[in-house]
Amino acid sequence: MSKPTTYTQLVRATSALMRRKGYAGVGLTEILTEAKLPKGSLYYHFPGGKPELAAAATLWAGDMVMSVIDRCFSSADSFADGAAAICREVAEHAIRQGRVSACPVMAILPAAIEEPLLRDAARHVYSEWTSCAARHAARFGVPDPETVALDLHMRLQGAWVLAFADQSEQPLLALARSFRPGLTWPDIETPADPG
Amino acid sequence: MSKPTTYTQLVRATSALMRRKGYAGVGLTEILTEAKLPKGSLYYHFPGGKPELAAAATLWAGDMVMSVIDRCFSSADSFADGAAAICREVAEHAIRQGRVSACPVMAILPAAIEEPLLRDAARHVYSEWTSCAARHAARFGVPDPETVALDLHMRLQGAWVLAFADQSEQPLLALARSFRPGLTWPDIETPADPG
DNA sequence: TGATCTCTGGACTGATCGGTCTATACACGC
DNA sequence: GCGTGTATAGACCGATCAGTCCAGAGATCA
Repeated sequence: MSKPTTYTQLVRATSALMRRKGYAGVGLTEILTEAKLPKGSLYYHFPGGKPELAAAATLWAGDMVMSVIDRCFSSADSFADGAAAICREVAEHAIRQGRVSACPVMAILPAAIEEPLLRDAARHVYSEWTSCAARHAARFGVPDPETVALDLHMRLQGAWVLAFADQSEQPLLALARSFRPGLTWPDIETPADPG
Repeated sequence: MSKPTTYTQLVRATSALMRRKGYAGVGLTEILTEAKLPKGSLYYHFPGGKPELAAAATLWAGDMVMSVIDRCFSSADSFADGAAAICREVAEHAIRQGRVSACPVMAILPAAIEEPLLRDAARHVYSEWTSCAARHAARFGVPDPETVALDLHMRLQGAWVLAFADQSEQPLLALARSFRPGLTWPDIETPADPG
Protein backbone atom coordinates (compact mmCIF):
# COMPACT_ATOMS: atom_id res chain seq x y z
CA MET A 1 0.00 0.00 0.00
CA SER A 2 1.82 3.10 -1.22
CA LYS A 3 1.23 6.43 0.39
CA PRO A 4 -1.85 8.04 -1.15
CA THR A 5 -1.32 11.27 -3.01
CA THR A 6 -2.53 14.57 -1.60
CA TYR A 7 -5.26 14.68 -4.22
CA THR A 8 -6.52 11.21 -3.34
CA GLN A 9 -6.31 11.93 0.35
CA LEU A 10 -8.47 15.02 -0.06
CA VAL A 11 -11.03 13.26 -2.21
CA ARG A 12 -11.31 10.35 0.18
CA ALA A 13 -11.66 12.47 3.29
CA THR A 14 -14.23 14.69 1.59
CA SER A 15 -16.28 11.75 0.40
CA ALA A 16 -16.27 10.05 3.78
CA LEU A 17 -17.24 13.18 5.69
CA MET A 18 -19.88 14.38 3.27
CA ARG A 19 -21.54 10.99 3.17
CA ARG A 20 -22.03 11.36 6.90
CA LYS A 21 -22.88 15.03 7.26
CA GLY A 22 -23.83 16.24 3.80
CA TYR A 23 -22.20 18.92 1.69
CA ALA A 24 -23.13 21.94 3.80
CA GLY A 25 -22.59 20.05 7.04
CA VAL A 26 -18.86 19.67 6.48
CA GLY A 27 -16.38 22.52 6.73
CA LEU A 28 -13.11 22.70 4.85
CA THR A 29 -11.27 22.85 8.16
CA GLU A 30 -12.78 19.52 9.14
CA ILE A 31 -11.79 17.96 5.83
CA LEU A 32 -8.23 19.26 6.14
CA THR A 33 -7.93 18.04 9.71
CA GLU A 34 -9.11 14.59 8.67
CA ALA A 35 -6.73 14.55 5.71
CA LYS A 36 -3.88 16.05 7.78
CA LEU A 37 -3.26 18.65 5.09
CA PRO A 38 -3.02 22.44 5.06
CA LYS A 39 -5.34 24.77 3.24
CA GLY A 40 -2.76 25.63 0.59
CA SER A 41 -2.78 22.07 -0.73
CA LEU A 42 -6.51 22.09 -1.13
CA TYR A 43 -6.64 25.24 -3.24
CA TYR A 44 -3.64 24.12 -5.24
CA HIS A 45 -5.32 20.89 -6.31
CA PHE A 46 -8.85 22.28 -6.35
CA PRO A 47 -8.76 25.95 -7.38
CA GLY A 48 -12.54 25.81 -7.63
CA GLY A 49 -12.76 25.33 -3.86
CA LYS A 50 -15.41 23.35 -2.05
CA PRO A 51 -17.73 22.69 -5.01
CA GLU A 52 -14.91 21.33 -7.16
CA LEU A 53 -13.62 19.17 -4.33
CA ALA A 54 -17.10 17.82 -3.60
CA ALA A 55 -17.72 17.10 -7.27
CA ALA A 56 -14.46 15.14 -7.50
CA ALA A 57 -15.38 13.22 -4.34
CA THR A 58 -18.83 12.41 -5.72
CA LEU A 59 -17.42 11.14 -9.02
CA TRP A 60 -14.78 9.12 -7.21
CA ALA A 61 -17.24 7.47 -4.82
CA GLY A 62 -19.74 7.03 -7.62
CA ASP A 63 -17.13 5.08 -9.53
CA MET A 64 -16.54 2.80 -6.55
CA VAL A 65 -20.23 1.98 -6.36
CA MET A 66 -20.35 1.54 -10.12
CA SER A 67 -17.60 -1.04 -9.95
CA VAL A 68 -19.53 -2.89 -7.23
CA ILE A 69 -22.60 -2.94 -9.46
CA ASP A 70 -20.63 -4.20 -12.41
CA ARG A 71 -18.79 -6.87 -10.44
CA CYS A 72 -21.96 -8.15 -8.74
CA PHE A 73 -23.79 -8.54 -12.03
CA SER A 74 -20.77 -10.04 -13.77
CA SER A 75 -20.48 -12.87 -11.29
CA ALA A 76 -24.22 -13.46 -10.93
CA ASP A 77 -26.39 -16.19 -12.40
CA SER A 78 -29.35 -13.95 -13.01
CA PHE A 79 -30.29 -10.29 -12.87
CA ALA A 80 -32.20 -10.78 -9.62
CA ASP A 81 -29.14 -12.54 -8.21
CA GLY A 82 -26.90 -9.63 -9.12
CA ALA A 83 -29.33 -7.07 -7.73
CA ALA A 84 -29.45 -8.90 -4.42
CA ALA A 85 -25.66 -9.11 -4.33
CA ILE A 86 -25.36 -5.34 -4.76
CA CYS A 87 -27.66 -4.71 -1.78
CA ARG A 88 -25.70 -7.15 0.34
CA GLU A 89 -22.38 -5.56 -0.63
CA VAL A 90 -23.59 -2.11 0.37
CA ALA A 91 -24.88 -3.54 3.64
CA GLU A 92 -21.63 -5.38 4.32
CA HIS A 93 -19.61 -2.27 3.63
CA ALA A 94 -21.70 -0.45 6.24
CA ILE A 95 -21.10 -3.26 8.72
CA ARG A 96 -17.35 -3.13 8.13
CA GLN A 97 -17.36 0.65 8.62
CA GLY A 98 -19.42 0.35 11.78
CA ARG A 99 -21.84 2.95 10.44
CA VAL A 100 -24.19 3.46 7.53
CA SER A 101 -23.00 6.29 5.31
CA ALA A 102 -25.37 7.88 2.82
CA CYS A 103 -25.24 7.29 -0.90
CA PRO A 104 -22.44 9.60 -2.09
CA VAL A 105 -24.72 11.32 -4.56
CA MET A 106 -27.59 11.80 -2.14
CA ALA A 107 -25.20 13.42 0.30
CA ILE A 108 -24.56 16.35 -2.01
CA LEU A 109 -27.98 16.60 -3.67
CA PRO A 110 -29.32 19.72 -1.92
CA ALA A 111 -26.16 21.60 -2.84
CA ALA A 112 -26.29 20.15 -6.35
CA ILE A 113 -29.55 21.97 -7.08
CA GLU A 114 -27.71 25.29 -7.04
CA GLU A 115 -24.16 24.31 -7.95
CA PRO A 116 -23.73 23.31 -11.62
CA LEU A 117 -20.53 21.35 -10.98
CA LEU A 118 -22.29 19.20 -8.39
CA ARG A 119 -25.46 18.87 -10.41
CA ASP A 120 -23.50 17.53 -13.36
CA ALA A 121 -21.58 15.11 -11.17
CA ALA A 122 -24.80 13.82 -9.60
CA ARG A 123 -26.51 13.32 -12.95
CA HIS A 124 -23.47 11.64 -14.44
CA VAL A 125 -23.09 9.15 -11.60
CA TYR A 126 -26.79 8.29 -11.47
CA SER A 127 -27.02 7.78 -15.20
CA GLU A 128 -23.93 5.59 -15.17
CA TRP A 129 -25.37 3.38 -12.45
CA THR A 130 -28.66 2.97 -14.24
CA SER A 131 -27.13 2.36 -17.65
CA CYS A 132 -24.73 -0.20 -16.21
CA ALA A 133 -27.63 -2.07 -14.63
CA ALA A 134 -29.59 -1.80 -17.86
CA ARG A 135 -26.67 -3.24 -19.82
CA HIS A 136 -26.54 -6.27 -17.56
CA ALA A 137 -30.32 -6.62 -17.60
CA ALA A 138 -30.18 -6.80 -21.38
CA ARG A 139 -27.35 -9.32 -21.17
CA PHE A 140 -29.51 -11.53 -18.93
CA GLY A 141 -32.35 -11.27 -21.42
CA VAL A 142 -34.60 -9.31 -19.09
CA PRO A 143 -37.47 -7.72 -21.01
CA ASP A 144 -37.55 -3.90 -20.96
CA PRO A 145 -34.08 -3.64 -19.39
CA GLU A 146 -34.14 0.16 -18.99
CA THR A 147 -37.33 0.11 -16.92
CA VAL A 148 -36.09 -2.75 -14.77
CA ALA A 149 -32.76 -1.01 -14.22
CA LEU A 150 -34.50 2.19 -13.17
CA ASP A 151 -36.73 0.25 -10.80
CA LEU A 152 -33.68 -1.38 -9.24
CA HIS A 153 -32.05 2.00 -8.87
CA MET A 154 -35.12 3.40 -7.12
CA ARG A 155 -35.38 0.50 -4.72
CA LEU A 156 -31.70 0.55 -3.86
CA GLN A 157 -31.75 4.30 -3.36
CA GLY A 158 -34.80 4.07 -1.12
CA ALA A 159 -33.39 1.21 0.93
CA TRP A 160 -30.16 3.16 1.32
CA VAL A 161 -32.02 6.20 2.61
CA LEU A 162 -33.93 4.12 5.15
CA ALA A 163 -30.75 2.35 6.20
CA PHE A 164 -29.03 5.69 6.66
CA ALA A 165 -31.95 7.07 8.68
CA ASP A 166 -32.05 4.07 11.00
CA GLN A 167 -28.29 3.56 10.97
CA SER A 168 -29.08 -0.09 10.31
CA GLU A 169 -28.24 -2.32 7.36
CA GLN A 170 -31.58 -4.14 7.70
CA PRO A 171 -33.46 -2.24 4.97
CA LEU A 172 -30.71 -3.13 2.51
CA LEU A 173 -30.77 -6.78 3.52
CA ALA A 174 -34.56 -6.82 3.34
CA LEU A 175 -34.35 -5.48 -0.19
CA ALA A 176 -31.76 -8.12 -1.10
CA ARG A 177 -34.14 -10.79 0.14
CA SER A 178 -36.93 -9.45 -2.03
CA PHE A 179 -34.83 -10.15 -5.15
CA ARG A 180 -35.28 -13.86 -4.99
CA PRO A 181 -33.38 -15.73 -7.70
CA GLY A 182 -35.34 -16.64 -10.79
CA LEU A 183 -37.72 -13.73 -10.39
CA THR A 184 -37.58 -10.98 -12.96
CA TRP A 185 -40.04 -8.41 -11.67
CA PRO A 186 -43.22 -9.91 -13.05
CA ASP A 187 -45.00 -6.74 -11.98
CA ILE A 188 -42.98 -4.64 -14.39
CA GLU A 189 -42.68 -6.97 -17.30
CA THR A 190 -45.00 -5.22 -19.67
CA PRO A 191 -47.87 -7.49 -20.67
CA ALA A 192 -49.99 -6.83 -23.73
CA ASP A 193 -50.70 -3.16 -23.26
CA PRO A 194 -54.44 -2.74 -22.67
CA GLY A 195 -54.35 0.81 -24.07
CA MET B 1 -57.66 32.13 4.84
CA SER B 2 -56.82 33.64 8.24
CA LYS B 3 -53.39 35.06 8.91
CA PRO B 4 -51.08 32.21 9.90
CA THR B 5 -49.60 32.35 13.37
CA THR B 6 -45.94 33.15 13.91
CA TYR B 7 -45.31 29.55 14.90
CA THR B 8 -46.90 28.18 11.74
CA GLN B 9 -45.15 30.74 9.59
CA LEU B 10 -41.78 29.67 10.98
CA VAL B 11 -42.47 25.99 10.57
CA ARG B 12 -43.66 26.41 7.01
CA ALA B 13 -40.74 28.56 5.91
CA THR B 14 -38.27 26.20 7.57
CA SER B 15 -39.78 23.15 5.94
CA ALA B 16 -39.87 24.73 2.49
CA LEU B 17 -36.29 25.98 2.65
CA MET B 18 -34.80 22.85 4.17
CA ARG B 19 -36.50 20.64 1.62
CA ARG B 20 -34.61 22.59 -1.02
CA LYS B 21 -31.24 23.14 0.63
CA GLY B 22 -31.03 20.68 3.49
CA TYR B 23 -30.67 21.36 7.20
CA ALA B 24 -27.13 22.71 7.18
CA GLY B 25 -27.69 24.55 3.92
CA VAL B 26 -30.22 26.94 5.41
CA GLY B 27 -29.35 29.72 7.83
CA LEU B 28 -31.68 31.14 10.44
CA THR B 29 -31.38 34.54 8.79
CA GLU B 30 -32.72 33.10 5.56
CA ILE B 31 -35.63 31.46 7.34
CA LEU B 32 -36.48 34.68 9.16
CA THR B 33 -36.27 36.72 5.97
CA GLU B 34 -38.62 34.29 4.23
CA ALA B 35 -41.02 34.32 7.18
CA LYS B 36 -40.68 38.12 7.59
CA LEU B 37 -40.04 37.67 11.29
CA PRO B 38 -37.31 38.86 13.68
CA LYS B 39 -34.95 36.61 15.56
CA GLY B 40 -36.65 37.23 18.88
CA SER B 41 -39.82 35.52 17.70
CA LEU B 42 -37.90 32.43 16.67
CA TYR B 43 -36.24 31.92 20.03
CA TYR B 44 -39.43 32.72 21.86
CA HIS B 45 -41.35 29.94 20.09
CA PHE B 46 -38.37 27.60 19.72
CA PRO B 47 -36.02 28.03 22.70
CA GLY B 48 -34.14 24.99 21.44
CA GLY B 49 -33.03 26.94 18.38
CA LYS B 50 -32.41 25.49 14.95
CA PRO B 51 -32.69 21.78 15.87
CA GLU B 52 -36.03 22.27 17.60
CA LEU B 53 -37.35 24.34 14.72
CA ALA B 54 -36.20 21.79 12.15
CA ALA B 55 -37.72 18.94 14.14
CA ALA B 56 -41.06 20.73 14.27
CA ALA B 57 -40.87 21.40 10.54
CA THR B 58 -40.09 17.75 9.84
CA LEU B 59 -43.00 16.51 11.93
CA TRP B 60 -45.34 19.06 10.36
CA ALA B 61 -44.36 18.17 6.79
CA GLY B 62 -44.32 14.48 7.66
CA ASP B 63 -47.92 14.80 8.78
CA MET B 64 -48.90 16.42 5.49
CA VAL B 65 -47.41 13.50 3.55
CA MET B 66 -49.02 11.06 5.94
CA SER B 67 -52.43 12.54 5.25
CA VAL B 68 -51.79 12.22 1.51
CA ILE B 69 -50.94 8.55 1.99
CA ASP B 70 -54.02 7.94 4.07
CA ARG B 71 -56.33 9.79 1.70
CA CYS B 72 -54.96 8.06 -1.41
CA PHE B 73 -55.43 4.62 0.07
CA SER B 74 -58.84 5.46 1.50
CA SER B 75 -60.25 6.40 -1.87
CA ALA B 76 -58.51 3.63 -3.82
CA ASP B 77 -59.93 0.39 -5.15
CA SER B 78 -56.81 -1.63 -4.43
CA PHE B 79 -53.47 -1.27 -2.68
CA ALA B 80 -51.64 -0.90 -6.00
CA ASP B 81 -54.14 1.78 -6.97
CA GLY B 82 -53.51 3.71 -3.78
CA ALA B 83 -49.75 3.39 -4.13
CA ALA B 84 -49.87 4.79 -7.64
CA ALA B 85 -52.09 7.65 -6.47
CA ILE B 86 -49.56 8.62 -3.81
CA CYS B 87 -46.77 8.84 -6.38
CA ARG B 88 -48.93 10.94 -8.67
CA GLU B 89 -49.88 13.28 -5.83
CA VAL B 90 -46.26 13.90 -4.92
CA ALA B 91 -45.47 14.50 -8.59
CA GLU B 92 -48.40 16.87 -9.02
CA HIS B 93 -47.40 18.81 -5.95
CA ALA B 94 -43.95 19.28 -7.47
CA ILE B 95 -45.51 20.47 -10.74
CA ARG B 96 -47.69 22.97 -8.89
CA GLN B 97 -44.66 24.27 -6.99
CA GLY B 98 -42.63 24.53 -10.16
CA ARG B 99 -39.80 22.60 -8.50
CA VAL B 100 -39.16 19.22 -6.95
CA SER B 101 -38.47 19.54 -3.23
CA ALA B 102 -36.86 16.70 -1.35
CA CYS B 103 -38.70 14.41 1.02
CA PRO B 104 -38.92 16.43 4.25
CA VAL B 105 -37.26 13.70 6.26
CA MET B 106 -34.45 13.10 3.78
CA ALA B 107 -33.67 16.80 3.83
CA ILE B 108 -32.64 16.69 7.48
CA LEU B 109 -31.17 13.17 7.61
CA PRO B 110 -27.45 14.05 7.75
CA ALA B 111 -28.09 16.39 10.67
CA ALA B 112 -30.37 13.80 12.27
CA ILE B 113 -27.46 11.41 12.72
CA GLU B 114 -25.94 13.71 15.34
CA GLU B 115 -28.97 15.59 16.67
CA PRO B 116 -31.26 13.46 18.85
CA LEU B 117 -34.29 15.73 18.34
CA LEU B 118 -34.03 15.36 14.59
CA ARG B 119 -33.25 11.68 14.71
CA ASP B 120 -36.40 11.04 16.73
CA ALA B 121 -38.48 13.15 14.37
CA ALA B 122 -37.12 11.30 11.34
CA ARG B 123 -37.76 7.88 12.83
CA HIS B 124 -41.23 8.85 13.98
CA VAL B 125 -42.30 10.15 10.58
CA TYR B 126 -40.88 7.20 8.68
CA SER B 127 -42.47 4.65 10.97
CA GLU B 128 -45.82 6.42 10.71
CA TRP B 129 -45.72 6.38 6.93
CA THR B 130 -44.86 2.70 6.81
CA SER B 131 -47.37 1.65 9.43
CA CYS B 132 -50.10 3.65 7.72
CA ALA B 133 -49.35 1.90 4.43
CA ALA B 134 -49.24 -1.46 6.21
CA ARG B 135 -52.62 -0.80 7.80
CA HIS B 136 -54.18 -0.16 4.42
CA ALA B 137 -52.37 -3.15 2.89
CA ALA B 138 -53.94 -5.34 5.56
CA ARG B 139 -57.33 -3.75 4.90
CA PHE B 140 -57.01 -4.64 1.20
CA GLY B 141 -56.14 -8.20 2.14
CA VAL B 142 -52.59 -7.98 0.83
CA PRO B 143 -50.48 -10.88 2.15
CA ASP B 144 -47.54 -9.86 4.36
CA PRO B 145 -48.70 -6.23 4.62
CA GLU B 146 -45.65 -5.04 6.59
CA THR B 147 -43.22 -6.23 3.94
CA VAL B 148 -45.27 -4.76 1.13
CA ALA B 149 -45.60 -1.44 2.95
CA LEU B 150 -41.86 -1.28 3.49
CA ASP B 151 -41.24 -2.08 -0.15
CA LEU B 152 -43.59 0.72 -1.19
CA HIS B 153 -41.79 3.09 1.17
CA MET B 154 -38.43 2.18 -0.35
CA ARG B 155 -39.63 2.65 -3.90
CA LEU B 156 -41.31 5.97 -3.19
CA GLN B 157 -38.28 7.21 -1.32
CA GLY B 158 -35.98 6.18 -4.15
CA ALA B 159 -38.16 7.71 -6.84
CA TRP B 160 -38.35 10.91 -4.79
CA VAL B 161 -34.56 11.08 -4.57
CA LEU B 162 -34.16 10.59 -8.32
CA ALA B 163 -36.88 13.16 -9.00
CA PHE B 164 -35.13 15.64 -6.71
CA ALA B 165 -31.78 15.01 -8.37
CA ASP B 166 -33.16 15.51 -11.87
CA GLN B 167 -35.63 18.20 -10.82
CA SER B 168 -38.17 16.24 -12.80
CA GLU B 169 -41.36 14.51 -11.73
CA GLN B 170 -40.79 11.71 -14.25
CA PRO B 171 -39.29 9.15 -11.82
CA LEU B 172 -42.36 9.53 -9.60
CA LEU B 173 -44.72 9.10 -12.53
CA ALA B 174 -42.73 6.12 -13.77
CA LEU B 175 -43.10 4.53 -10.35
CA ALA B 176 -46.82 5.25 -10.37
CA ARG B 177 -47.10 3.46 -13.72
CA SER B 178 -45.33 0.41 -12.32
CA PHE B 179 -48.12 -0.05 -9.75
CA ARG B 180 -50.63 -1.27 -12.27
CA PRO B 181 -54.05 -1.97 -10.77
CA GLY B 182 -54.74 -5.52 -9.82
CA LEU B 183 -51.12 -6.32 -9.20
CA THR B 184 -50.02 -7.01 -5.67
CA TRP B 185 -46.27 -7.37 -5.98
CA PRO B 186 -46.11 -11.00 -7.01
CA ASP B 187 -42.36 -10.82 -6.50
CA ILE B 188 -42.78 -10.20 -2.81
CA GLU B 189 -45.75 -12.37 -2.04
CA THR B 190 -44.00 -15.03 -0.06
CA PRO B 191 -44.41 -18.45 -1.64
CA ALA B 192 -43.97 -21.64 0.34
CA ASP B 193 -40.76 -20.89 2.17
CA PRO B 194 -38.05 -23.26 0.93
CA GLY B 195 -36.14 -23.02 4.25
C1' DT C 1 25.44 26.71 -6.87
C1' DG C 2 21.75 28.86 -8.35
C1' DA C 3 17.33 29.26 -11.12
C1' DT C 4 12.92 27.34 -11.59
C1' DC C 5 8.83 24.82 -10.81
C1' DT C 6 5.69 22.12 -7.96
C1' DC C 7 3.53 21.78 -3.91
C1' DT C 8 2.99 22.56 1.19
C1' DG C 9 2.27 25.28 5.30
C1' DG C 10 -0.50 28.34 7.59
C1' DA C 11 -1.61 33.28 8.77
C1' DC C 12 -5.14 36.22 7.56
C1' DT C 13 -9.75 38.31 5.90
C1' DG C 14 -14.55 39.62 5.48
C1' DA C 15 -18.88 37.36 5.65
C1' DT C 16 -22.00 34.63 7.84
C1' DC C 17 -23.16 31.33 11.33
C1' DG C 18 -26.27 30.10 15.57
C1' DG C 19 -27.36 32.08 19.70
C1' DT C 20 -28.03 35.78 23.54
C1' DC C 21 -29.68 39.86 25.28
C1' DT C 22 -32.46 43.87 26.27
C1' DA C 23 -35.97 47.15 24.88
C1' DT C 24 -40.55 47.65 23.78
C1' DA C 25 -45.11 47.06 21.56
C1' DC C 26 -49.55 45.37 22.67
C1' DA C 27 -53.54 43.30 25.12
C1' DC C 28 -55.46 42.30 29.33
C1' DG C 29 -57.24 42.75 34.33
C1' DC C 30 -57.43 45.96 37.85
C1' DG D 1 -53.86 55.22 35.00
C1' DC D 2 -50.86 51.04 36.28
C1' DG D 3 -48.99 46.44 36.39
C1' DT D 4 -48.33 42.04 34.08
C1' DG D 5 -47.70 38.54 30.75
C1' DT D 6 -47.00 37.62 25.85
C1' DA D 7 -44.69 38.31 21.81
C1' DT D 8 -41.96 41.19 18.59
C1' DA D 9 -37.94 43.69 17.25
C1' DG D 10 -33.22 43.78 16.25
C1' DA D 11 -28.50 45.03 18.04
C1' DC D 12 -24.87 42.39 19.33
C1' DC D 13 -21.47 38.38 20.29
C1' DG D 14 -17.83 34.91 19.61
C1' DA D 15 -17.13 31.12 16.53
C1' DT D 16 -16.69 29.39 12.26
C1' DC D 17 -17.21 29.74 7.35
C1' DA D 18 -14.99 29.62 2.45
C1' DG D 19 -11.50 31.74 0.30
C1' DT D 20 -6.87 34.58 -0.43
C1' DC D 21 -2.21 35.20 -0.11
C1' DC D 22 2.60 34.51 0.29
C1' DA D 23 6.66 32.40 2.35
C1' DG D 24 9.33 28.59 1.71
C1' DA D 25 10.33 23.46 1.38
C1' DG D 26 11.92 20.14 -1.86
C1' DA D 27 12.87 18.21 -6.29
C1' DT D 28 14.91 18.98 -10.83
C1' DC D 29 17.09 21.19 -14.05
C1' DA D 30 21.50 23.76 -15.77
